[in-house]
Amino acid sequence: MAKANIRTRFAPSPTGYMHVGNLRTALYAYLAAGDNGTFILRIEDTDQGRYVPEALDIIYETLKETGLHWQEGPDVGGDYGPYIQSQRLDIYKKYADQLIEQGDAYRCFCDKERLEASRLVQKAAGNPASYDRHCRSLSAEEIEEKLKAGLPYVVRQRIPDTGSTTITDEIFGDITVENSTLDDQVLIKQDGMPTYNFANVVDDHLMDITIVIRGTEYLSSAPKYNLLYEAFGWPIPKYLHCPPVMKDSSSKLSKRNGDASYQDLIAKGYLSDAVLNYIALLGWSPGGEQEIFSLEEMKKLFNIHDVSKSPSIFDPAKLRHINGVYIRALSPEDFYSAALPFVKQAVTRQDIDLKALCALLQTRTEVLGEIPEQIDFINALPDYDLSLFASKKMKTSPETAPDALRALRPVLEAIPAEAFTPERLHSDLMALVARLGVKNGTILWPLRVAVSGKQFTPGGGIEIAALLGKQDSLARIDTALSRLEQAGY
RNA sequence: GGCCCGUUGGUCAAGCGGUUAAGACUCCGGCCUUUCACGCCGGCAACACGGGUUCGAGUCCCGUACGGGUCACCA
Repeated sequence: MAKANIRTRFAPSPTGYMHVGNLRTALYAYLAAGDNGTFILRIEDTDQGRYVPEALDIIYETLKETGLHWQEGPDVGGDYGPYIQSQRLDIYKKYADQLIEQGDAYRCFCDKERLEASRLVQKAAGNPASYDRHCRSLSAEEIEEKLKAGLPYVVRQRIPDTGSTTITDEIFGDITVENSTLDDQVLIKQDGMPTYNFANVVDDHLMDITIVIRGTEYLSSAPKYNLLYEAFGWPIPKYLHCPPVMKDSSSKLSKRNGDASYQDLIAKGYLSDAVLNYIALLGWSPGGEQEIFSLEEMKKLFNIHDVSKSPSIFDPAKLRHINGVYIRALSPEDFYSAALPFVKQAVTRQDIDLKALCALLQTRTEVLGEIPEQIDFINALPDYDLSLFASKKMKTSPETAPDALRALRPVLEAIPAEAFTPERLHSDLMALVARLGVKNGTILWPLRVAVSGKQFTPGGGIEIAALLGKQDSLARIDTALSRLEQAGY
């Protein structure tokens, strides 16, 4: 197969939770590897300051929950390890030394103050604030001297003074930049850690990555990476730079926004598969009219050239809809177990048939977190407004409601508690409706309001009465009756 | 500001020189119906602008506008 020796990687840095932009990048890398390729997890923990230990677990958990299984990684091993950058320091050192020896990199002893001062000068002159290459021309003696004096230093890449560099991106095509616009970027930091800019090149090469998939924030650095690959004489991998997921037209999905995090979405009652499906579509389309895809289907259909070039805005409404589609597609049993924790937040009574309740809820739920507010009337009858008895369409009003309730009460009363089922209620109440020669709604609307005290409910009066049971239903009807009477109706 | 990139309805998007410019979400009607929801039917709504190239341009080229990315010893 064409995808046989594809190797892709997801290379997060453990600095916080996974927002959906990150997850989408992981998903694309996973999909790009296909069935026969290899998807690798590599941890980029070279920034000591921003390292958050718990973030590692979040990465593992999220990828596991979403089914983005990796074949090589810190925990599962592989032939290209270690897969944690902080464990590869000697490797980076070796290659940095090689670059210095070749003259493609050099030691820079400039301190923060010098750097800042020089940046100000550059800026004042209207130039980009790049390194002024002060240490590029240090003589061997000067270097030796500073080294001997124990001065701290960083290693910088020596960018060619002239010429231009062209990178090829799978979706953006060829991009050429003048070398003169490139910065002599730091490769090895003062603390001995490599920068991302260096480590990603070394690791991607050593790990035989064939397609580098990452965000467009790296697009403008890519020429410098190419120069590095060339300096080493390494083949340049394919690049796929994904445009960002936006919160609105001008700002990226921010980490401050709770909705942006995968875990938050799950906590709110979004289904993992639905989230994955939705974010896949944010910047990728296989072209047809289908938009509900399983991971397996996506894997078969995914083509890196179908990834879009422009940023896309995260639309919570569309996510809701897709989540609703997934919820409705669940088997009743699966919906029951998914919904149960949310149902129990609102229903603590022990006498409610939760299976029946869930059956009512399934087509009425787009996000599981919205279940409690739908069924808050079950535990206790709300203090509702009597105007709820008015419905123009149902031809009922607070005036007509008492008669309806008085008529239906004996019908319910006559049903044995153990036979208080929706079927029995339906047939007996319909018989009443027929006897009275009124519209269904004339009887059923008042019933629904009386037993629920809500304007909208999952299920009608019959279903809710059956759910609450005979005793509670009659009690709620009596409550309605006495309240209506007291109000003078 | 320099460099790079992008621009089809409010949103996600199909389109790859000739189409009545798909589809989905949202919104609005209608049907179904014991409320709501589901389901079904229908509707509103787009090629940023200006020049070229071409018999013909959403599709190709140039410019403008707008938007994004980047310019760290962060990734």
